Amino acid sequence: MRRGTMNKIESGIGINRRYLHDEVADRIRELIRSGEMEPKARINEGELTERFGISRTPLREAIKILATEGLLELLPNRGARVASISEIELEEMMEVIAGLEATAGDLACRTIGDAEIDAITTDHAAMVAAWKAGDEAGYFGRNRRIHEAIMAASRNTVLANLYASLSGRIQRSRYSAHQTPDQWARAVAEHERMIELLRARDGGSLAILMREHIRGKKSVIAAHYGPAEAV
Amino acid sequence: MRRGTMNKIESGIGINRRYLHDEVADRIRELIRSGEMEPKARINEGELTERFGISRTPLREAIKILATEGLLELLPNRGARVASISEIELEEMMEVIAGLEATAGDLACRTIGDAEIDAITTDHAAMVAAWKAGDEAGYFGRNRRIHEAIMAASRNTVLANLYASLSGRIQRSRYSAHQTPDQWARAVAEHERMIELLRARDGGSLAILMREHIRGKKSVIAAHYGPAEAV
DNA sequence: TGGCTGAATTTTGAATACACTTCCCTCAAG
DNA sequence: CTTGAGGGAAGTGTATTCAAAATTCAGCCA
Repeated sequence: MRRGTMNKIESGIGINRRYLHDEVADRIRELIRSGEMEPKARINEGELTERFGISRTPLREAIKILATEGLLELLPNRGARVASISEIELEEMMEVIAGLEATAGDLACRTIGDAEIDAITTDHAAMVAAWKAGDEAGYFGRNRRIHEAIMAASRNTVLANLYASLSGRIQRSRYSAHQTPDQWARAVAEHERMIELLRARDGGSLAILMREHIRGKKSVIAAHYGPAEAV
Repeated sequence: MRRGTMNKIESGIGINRRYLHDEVADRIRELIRSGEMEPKARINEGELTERFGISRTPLREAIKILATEGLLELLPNRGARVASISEIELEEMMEVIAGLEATAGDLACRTIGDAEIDAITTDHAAMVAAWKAGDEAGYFGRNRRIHEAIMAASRNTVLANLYASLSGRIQRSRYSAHQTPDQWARAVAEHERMIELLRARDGGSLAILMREHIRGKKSVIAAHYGPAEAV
């Protein structure tokens, strides 16, 4: 198939047609996120070009993008593979994420509106309800919404983009961890304190709390791991 | 010239030969850093391939990498150009950098050795001397060394890489700003307090101080800008 | 049987070719 | 004089081709 001869309508994307390499990068991201491509899995260019119906050029450009993002790693003369995250790297990433969330909390206090805080409060209640109902997916989803709401309230797109990128890389680890009742109680209490500090617009204290809050999650995830296991 | 037929020795890189696209990305980074390619300058692929003696394939891969890093921006069907940083984006980036440095300070207190703190103290003295001697380049260089030493002491490569990437993007702004004597006195005092907190291994307080310290620089840079100017 | 060697095959890295899109210049109509 | 249609020229996006490296595997030898 000669892909280059297709026009916008035939390509099935319509007027909002983006770069082919961007679409390919998205599809590979989704393959990784969904687990269809596991860590350390080698990228076979021939296989993927056939699967996506494209040539190697945009695929290879997508691979470079994903490697820059840290989702793939390049092996000279042997292509690329899905990046695996060592326990050490996971801990490092969690510390950075903790720092980004602390920054978000600090900044959010400058401009967040009462309506946004109310929305977070509602989400928090729903999160607690989901936990009590044993709805783990609902619990994680609400929890993520709360953190993303604070990130959005920081009104800092650079920060939000970095956060999204790092979060995406550890997503499979972060949301596969289970908490003990003690850990859960602490997390809930911290969320409630976060809401208080938001209402008080106390950015400095919120930054400290958020860093500690994420560190609490870090130890949950680390405990969930074997000593030398990689994701 | 058929580049593909050259061997490692002819290419002039020797045994540590990396990807061509990596070398190209480095060279373009250097062109941007040095100011030879100014913000908003369009990338002409033909011109650069001729200049570097390569084909368009690795150049375009390098462009994708640099765009992912934020150094270039892609214009559909019109190639790429050197990214310009709006004043808003610069402030956002400074806040993120402040957060990263705060995180570095916090983490550094866990593992930094006395010898490292001594080295920072020496650099600080040299920085003050450079300032008094009117040696602006020496001043900025020593200042940067101090911050990089704290970053290194964090023992967190993810953090250090993110910091390096963001710093690289704003370098031209950051080190072109001039400080008033008042601002300088404050910066020096903060550096001295930073060293004290390092010696006391007080990560929490150091994190707060570093965030404020970078914010102080932010206002210096912002003041150095015109209202709607872009870098 | 088991491991080594080297030629065929596969796969990757880079160059080239082709197909659009955009840009730019000219020139004529208003 | 302005303006806008149109026709290259230039430039970008994608596909294909070529070359080198890695991998595979049959055949050989101990």
